[in-house]
Amino acid sequence: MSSSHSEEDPLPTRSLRTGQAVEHMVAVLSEEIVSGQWPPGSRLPAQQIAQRFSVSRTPVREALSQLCAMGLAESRPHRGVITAQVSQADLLAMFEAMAELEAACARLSAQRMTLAERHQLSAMHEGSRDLRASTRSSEYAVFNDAFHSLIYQGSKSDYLIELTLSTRARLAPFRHTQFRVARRPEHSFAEHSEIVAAISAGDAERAAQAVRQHVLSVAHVSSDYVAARSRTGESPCPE
Amino acid sequence: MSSSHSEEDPLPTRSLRTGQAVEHMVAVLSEEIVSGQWPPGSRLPAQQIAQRFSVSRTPVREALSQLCAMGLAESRPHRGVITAQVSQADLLAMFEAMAELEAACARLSAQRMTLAERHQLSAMHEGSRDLRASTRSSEYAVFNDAFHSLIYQGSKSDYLIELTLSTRARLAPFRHTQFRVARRPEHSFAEHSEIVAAISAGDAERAAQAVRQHVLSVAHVSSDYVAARSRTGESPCPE
DNA sequence: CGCCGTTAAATTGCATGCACTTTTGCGAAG
DNA sequence: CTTCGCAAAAGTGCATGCAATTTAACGGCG
Repeated sequence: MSSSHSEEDPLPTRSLRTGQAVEHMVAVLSEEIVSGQWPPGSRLPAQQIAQRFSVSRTPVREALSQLCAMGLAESRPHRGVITAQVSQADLLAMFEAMAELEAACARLSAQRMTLAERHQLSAMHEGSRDLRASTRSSEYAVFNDAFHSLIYQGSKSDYLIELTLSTRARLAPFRHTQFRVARRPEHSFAEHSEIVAAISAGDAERAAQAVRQHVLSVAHVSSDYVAARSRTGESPCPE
Repeated sequence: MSSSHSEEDPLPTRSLRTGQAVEHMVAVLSEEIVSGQWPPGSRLPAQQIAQRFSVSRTPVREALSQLCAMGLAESRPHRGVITAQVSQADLLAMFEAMAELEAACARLSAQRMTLAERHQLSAMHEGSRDLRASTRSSEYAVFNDAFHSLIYQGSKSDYLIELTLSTRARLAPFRHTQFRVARRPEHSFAEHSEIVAAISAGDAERAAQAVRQHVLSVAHVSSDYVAARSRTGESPCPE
């Protein structure tokens, strides 16, 4: 669901391929909201959206509802749905929460990971040495996701994992640029080393602290990037 | 739907007070699921539910969707919606996550609360001395919610607060019995004292640790209670 | 007796049409 | 000029009807 969300439909999609209309609208609209094409606080007229996607109001209603659940929009009582602006402060707050969630996972992982899991984590980290200087930042991003996921799983706490994954998903639009920042993979690798060491040693508090710092450093990189992007007022291809 | 379906609707309560059908169904169904009247894993037939509440499938669909979002049901691809069983292990995992969330709030609160907020927290705690031995457990429950909420707010991290509140809401059905356990308020008060002391002192790690322990002790009380209740197999009146 | 294709049933997603509620624009009364 | 009230407009919730997809049941074939 990442990069190429190619829509080969020049006109309003006649996607009668039942079962994807809502999903499609959510994908398109969320991308547009995140990228700033809908000014924050602007209305999302259900009628027009229905026409644009050539669907009826029922699926639009569902899509808008999901956007609200995702925090990208909000619905006033009887005044329609408007786009919710994600200020830099909001973004930082979300990363902050993410840092705490991942720290909690790391804390529990340090206590609960099996020996095999610790070895796997360590091996995966070592295996990423090569990618540090890779020109293809997406490669490191893929590894990075897997690495963090391993820590989530190690916590053995399903609900915590669920919360962490959903928060990560919610932050995804703002994160996918972080590795384009110069030398970010190197820094990331160094921080991962400390995390692996702490978890391997079973030092819960140290692991938590290391992860917290790591995520917060990502936060600063990303939020600065987003802030800069919004300052330049980019609005590339409307569709 | 077969032919023998009365299309007259004078009998069902004229609850056409638009705007509460979904909410009502969610409330009733969630209560029934939590109380075990729907055996875990049993199907929730949309059709029958629609008839039972005298509504069409559209709002039922919405209600079931919300139940899934609440974790009380799950939807298999094309095999209908079934009630999700919340095992004692699941419950413990949720409390565990709650403990980490609240600990994170406490950590941040210890660092960020204003002096006024610390005093308010302390005052509220002191004010609860009397309620310790109150025979009306609901009174202590109300105070307890307010006390914990104050700590959430002190974190100044909106998204973290949001996560914490929604998790608390999700646990509510299992928590509302905790203060019926003998001498629970006394223990709670003692634990609160440590929390207040740590936050007042600005000792983040100590505050986090104190809250973590406090929530986990609630977890054990509640999950034991639920486990005991499910063993006795209560399933009073089907309707 | 087991395997496979066919058909019936259930589920889902969506379109469309109302009925009701709340906002809001606008003109009249104070 | 402000305030009140009224009526049009917008928003919302729900009913009902299809069409498409999938699962599950059933009977023939190997």
